[in-house]
Amino acid sequence: MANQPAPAPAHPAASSTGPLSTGAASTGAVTLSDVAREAGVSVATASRAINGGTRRVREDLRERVTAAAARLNYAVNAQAQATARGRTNVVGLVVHDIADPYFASIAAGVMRAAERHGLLVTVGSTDGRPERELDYLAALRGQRGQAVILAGSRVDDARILRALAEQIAAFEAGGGRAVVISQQLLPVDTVVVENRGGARALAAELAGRGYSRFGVLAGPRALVTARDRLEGFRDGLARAGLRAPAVVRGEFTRDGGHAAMNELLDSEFWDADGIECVFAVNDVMAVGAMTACRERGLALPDDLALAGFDDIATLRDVHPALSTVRLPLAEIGASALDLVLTGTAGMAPRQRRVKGEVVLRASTPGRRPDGSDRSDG
Amino acid sequence: MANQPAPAPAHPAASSTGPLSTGAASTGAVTLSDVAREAGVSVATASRAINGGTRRVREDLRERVTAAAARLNYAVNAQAQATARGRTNVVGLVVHDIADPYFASIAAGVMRAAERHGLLVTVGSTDGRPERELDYLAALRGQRGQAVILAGSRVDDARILRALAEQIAAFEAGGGRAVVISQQLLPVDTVVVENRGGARALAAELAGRGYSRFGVLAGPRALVTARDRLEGFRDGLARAGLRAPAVVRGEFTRDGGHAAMNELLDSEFWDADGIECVFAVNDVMAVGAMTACRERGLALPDDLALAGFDDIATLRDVHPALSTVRLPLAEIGASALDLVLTGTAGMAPRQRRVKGEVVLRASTPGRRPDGSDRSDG
DNA sequence: CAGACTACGGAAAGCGTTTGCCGCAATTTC
DNA sequence: GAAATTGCGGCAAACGCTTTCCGTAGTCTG
Repeated sequence: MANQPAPAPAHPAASSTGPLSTGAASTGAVTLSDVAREAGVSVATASRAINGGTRRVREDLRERVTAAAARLNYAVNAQAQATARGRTNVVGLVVHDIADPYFASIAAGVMRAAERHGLLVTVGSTDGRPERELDYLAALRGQRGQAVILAGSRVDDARILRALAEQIAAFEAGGGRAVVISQQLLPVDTVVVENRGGARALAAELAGRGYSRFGVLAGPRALVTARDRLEGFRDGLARAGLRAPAVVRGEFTRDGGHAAMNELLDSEFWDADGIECVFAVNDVMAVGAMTACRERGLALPDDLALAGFDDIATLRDVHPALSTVRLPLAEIGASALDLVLTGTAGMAPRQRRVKGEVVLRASTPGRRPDGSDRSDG
Repeated sequence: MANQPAPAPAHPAASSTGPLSTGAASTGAVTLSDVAREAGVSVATASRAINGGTRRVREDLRERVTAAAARLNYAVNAQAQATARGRTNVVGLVVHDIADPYFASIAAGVMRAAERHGLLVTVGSTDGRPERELDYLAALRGQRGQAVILAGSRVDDARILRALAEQIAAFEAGGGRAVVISQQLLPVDTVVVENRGGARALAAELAGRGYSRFGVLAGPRALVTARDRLEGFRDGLARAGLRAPAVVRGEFTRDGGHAAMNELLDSEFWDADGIECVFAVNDVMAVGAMTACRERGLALPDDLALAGFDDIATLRDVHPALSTVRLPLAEIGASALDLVLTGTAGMAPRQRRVKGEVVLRASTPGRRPDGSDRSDG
């Protein structure tokens, strides 16, 4: 199989022994020139044969090369490829917490779409801290990722938004694209979730089921998603001619919901207002709240009705079945990636709107004054 | 600030105008030589000033460089850095399904540890298909990742294991390290989960609570984790002098548990054996089974006791509280990363054993013949 | 005060690819 | 049958960085 004599050292600058001796064969990794040598062709031909891209290679040579590559178990060095090409096959995904079912489902959707495109997904968990979001963005900028998906809700803080916009601009200057999931607060492609509309519709439906006194377990003031849902819900109640809800705030997490529910139960509202139904601004808070109720001996839905938002996978197995606003989470993730990949540098920011669908379940049974049906409609 | 004359084209081969014109300033990305020029130093000095690593740079120059870098908003090109250095700051994580709370928690642990080490995590979801595991491994090999963590349970299939061993060997030949979470079936670092022992202990505890007729919702035959748990449980029952359990198989997922529970309820065992307690080999199956029971009007734990395995986060909010074998999932993830990072090429495979802790809750109340306490002990 | 160090900036090779251009041979065209 | 065209292999520059080696200036030792 010695197809070719060893190529003479024709490199003009390599006539003398180079001053470097960075252990030429130190890492056992097989390189493209190993493959080329094995196949008896130049690296250029080997590259073209394997990559296919730019130009055709005669069939027999192509086969020789692929055979050699297989024999040596060659894997292209993606880093070197990236330096040469100036772009990678990596996309970044930044979430608040990958262990939160909301983000886990979005991530699953992103990954499924990424797989279709032959992309690798690098995930960062920020724990909701905006400065870590910036760090990840910088790191992904270093990676020269094709795209980055910011999946966490934005925080309404001008300073942070400005810093974020700067980082994103830098990222895009480097040839990447960014997409944000949640709300359009930055001049980039955005998958806009209709939080306000969803919450408003939920309020309307709950009002339709006969509830009139509401509590809300709201999230942090600064979190735009949480705020939009609260405001939408308030608006829906107002339109139905109902009194404003009692609002208690907590973290945007399971524990936050648990704590907020306890706080509500301990508050003056609880005694004074005769709250019949509680809306937790997301599902993880809602399930935390359910447990809080249970711990306090409050039976759902008889003593209190409860609704959430998102329709996370967990809900399939909680009892009573929780009313919520369904968001197609995996689809949102996939959609975000598709959106960002179809964009080209310099293109004007686009939007993709996602509507939530109100799903009433057993946790908010009908409550007609005539005392009829209490079961899930 | 024109500190330095434009460097003469001293490159031996670059005497004539290069034939390439790959848009030198096409991508707006700032490079190190931009920074060097801005700071009026050589790229070597700029590199040393920013990276810090190899050698010291005089303080005033260092400051000039970092200031220039900040001014230009420079982000190092990690790809180029990787090609030059021969290693990256990326680790790979391969899971079955990132939306499964078990894997999500492990991933969270891995990410937390990765953050501490300044590493980026690339996640792949295989949907349990071993061939996709191989694909990801190949892709990560191309990325020249420092390490790869295989978090899914192994499948007991010699052909697949051999292929996996080959890929891992290639990965390690390229300078990376691999670690497997679950069982030691491959000659690599492994975080071994004591599935058998945990299930055995669970069986003993349940026997101690007075149950004598058991069913098991087992996973796929080939999945080693599922098999070990089944065998451990069987063993535990045998040691307690109890009859072997009725076994129904299902997928290792929530839906698999749901389906398997239905199958059990429809089977001859159910009518003939008088099953008092069911063990689902993992928690997601168990919660699926809970819902199946509820749908069929079976009350837990009065009509049937149920236990799972893993102690996923979801369990905090299911009712009745599910007995299980607790695994420190996030810790396992972090531990896997630490293990693989402390390894050096060529080092003999090491093991880290993780024990499960039996946690009995309300889903398996005491069942003494004397009819006493039924509540959680 | 000469000689030996030490400190540190800069030049340039090299990392493993991709890809523009050159040139050779085979084919087509008139 | 000469000229033009096409197909395709190979050379070598380039990607943006790291790191070795070299050389100069400053510092220390005897």
